[in-house]
Amino acid sequence: MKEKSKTKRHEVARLLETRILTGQFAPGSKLPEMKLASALGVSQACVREALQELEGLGLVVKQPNRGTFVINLKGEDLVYIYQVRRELEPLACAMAATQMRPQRLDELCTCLEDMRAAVASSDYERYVNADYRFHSLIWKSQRNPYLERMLKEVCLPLFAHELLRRYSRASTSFDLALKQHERIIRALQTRNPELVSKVIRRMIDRFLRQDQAELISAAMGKETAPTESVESRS
Amino acid sequence: MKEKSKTKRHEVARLLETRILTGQFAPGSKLPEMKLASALGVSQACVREALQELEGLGLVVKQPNRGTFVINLKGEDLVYIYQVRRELEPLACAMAATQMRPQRLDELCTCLEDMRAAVASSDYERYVNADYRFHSLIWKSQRNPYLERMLKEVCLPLFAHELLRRYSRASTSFDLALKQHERIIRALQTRNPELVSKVIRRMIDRFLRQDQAELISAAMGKETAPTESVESRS
DNA sequence: CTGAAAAATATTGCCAACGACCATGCCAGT
DNA sequence: ACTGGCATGGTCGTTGGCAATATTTTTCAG
Repeated sequence: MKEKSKTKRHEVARLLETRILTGQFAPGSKLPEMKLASALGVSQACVREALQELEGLGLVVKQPNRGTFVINLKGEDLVYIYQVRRELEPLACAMAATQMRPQRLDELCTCLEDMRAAVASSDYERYVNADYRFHSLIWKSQRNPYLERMLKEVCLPLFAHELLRRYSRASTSFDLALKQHERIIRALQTRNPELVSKVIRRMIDRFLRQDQAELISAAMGKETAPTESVESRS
Repeated sequence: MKEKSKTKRHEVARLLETRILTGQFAPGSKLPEMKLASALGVSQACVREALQELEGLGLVVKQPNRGTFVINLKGEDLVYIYQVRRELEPLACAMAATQMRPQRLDELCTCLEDMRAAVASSDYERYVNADYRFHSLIWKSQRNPYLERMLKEVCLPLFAHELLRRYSRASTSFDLALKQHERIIRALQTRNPELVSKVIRRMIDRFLRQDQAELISAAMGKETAPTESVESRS
C-alpha cells in the first residue's frame, strides 16, 4: 500500500470509491452527506467535496437539492461506454506494448494470480479489485496521462456495475475472463502493438455482446425492472 | 441564452470557465479562492467547489496546500491530447452525421458566421467562443453522453490554450481554420459517416502538425521558456 | 557579506453551526 | 379521489474560526 493520503478529501474519496467498487454501496443507493460524515468522523463539507470528486470519476451522480446516488448503469449506458472504451483501450494497450517495463508485466501476472485465487475462493470483492488493478496498470504503463484519465473515467462505472451482475452468475464467465486476461498478457509480451490492439478490441466486443445478453435475460426475468432507490448494505 | 443556473457552484464555475477560455485568466496564473470569493460576492467554499468542477473539466490543476492554477499546456501535452482527440472526435462526428437534426446544422452555420465576423473584426474572444460552440454542438448531436464528456474534457484545455498562441499570429491561420470548419459542415451535410470521419481526422492531424511547428518556432524565439507563474490580466 | 536557520505571512484545508431553499410525504379540506 | 397547505429531511450556501502547510522575510552565525 504505497497510497499517500495527500488530503483528507482525497482520503474519503478513495474510501468511498472502494466501497462502491466492492458493492458495499449498491448501484442506485443514496449517499447522504451527513450520515457519511458522522460515520467517518469528518465534516460535511469534506464529504461533499469527496462526492464531487467521485462524480468526476463517474462513480456517482449528483442531483441538485436532492442528493448524490451511486451510478446505476442502464443497458444503453453499457453500449455507450463500450463504444468509447473500444476506441481508447486498444490504443492504450498498443502503446503500453512498446513502452511497458518488464517489471510491470510481472505485476500484471501477479494481478492475474490474484484474480485466479479470488475466483477459486469465490471472493468477488478481491476479484474486482484485482481486475481493476490489472487494467489500471496497463492504463498507467502508456505515458499519455490524458488517455489514462479518459479510460479511468469511462471504465470505472463498469467496475462498479459488473460485480452485482456476476454475483448471481455461474463461475463459467469468470473462467472466460481469466482466459481473456491471460491472452492480454501474452499479447503484451510480444510487444507487437497491432496484435495487442486486435486482441483487446476483440475482447471488448465479446464482453459487450455478453453483457447485453446478460441484461436482456435479466430484464426478461423480472418484467418491470424495479431497480430504484436500492438501499446500501453495510 | 437558455442557460439555467441550477446551483451557485455551477454558476461560478461557468463564469470562471469563460474567463479562462477567453484568456482573462492566463494559462499558469494562480486562482486564489478568497480573492475570487470576495470579487464575485460568494463564499470561499462555493469557489472551492467551482474550482474543483473546473479541475474535472481539465481547465485548472489543484496542487494540495499550494493553490489552483489555470492549465498551462506544454508541447508534449498537445501531442497527448491530440492523440486522444484523434480517436474520439472522428467517431463522434461520424455518429453526428447520421443523427444530427437539420436545425442543428443551421446552428453550426450560425457559429461559422460568428467565427467569420470575429476574424474580420479581430475579436479573438468572440472567435474562441464561436469555435467552442461549434464543436460543442457536434459533440452534443451524437447521443453518447460519455463520448461527449470525454471530448469536452480532452478538448477544453486546447481552447484555453489556443487563444494566447493565436494572439501573436497572423490571421492566415484563422482563414485556414475557417476553411476547415466549412469542410466539416459540408461533410456533415452529406450524412456520410465515413466521409465525415476522414475529414475530421485529417483536420486534426493537420492542426497537430501546425501546432507543433508553432511551438517549436516559439521555443526557438525565447530560448529558456520562462512560462511560469504568469499573472492574470483582468 | 553570505548562507542557513527561524520567524512571519499567506493560503489552503478542515471544521462547526446556522439559515435558506428544495423536494418529498402526510394530511386535512373540498 | 384529488388538491392545496404543512411539516420534515436533506442539501446548498454562508459565516467564522482554527490547523496545516508553503512561501517569503528576517535574523543570526560564520
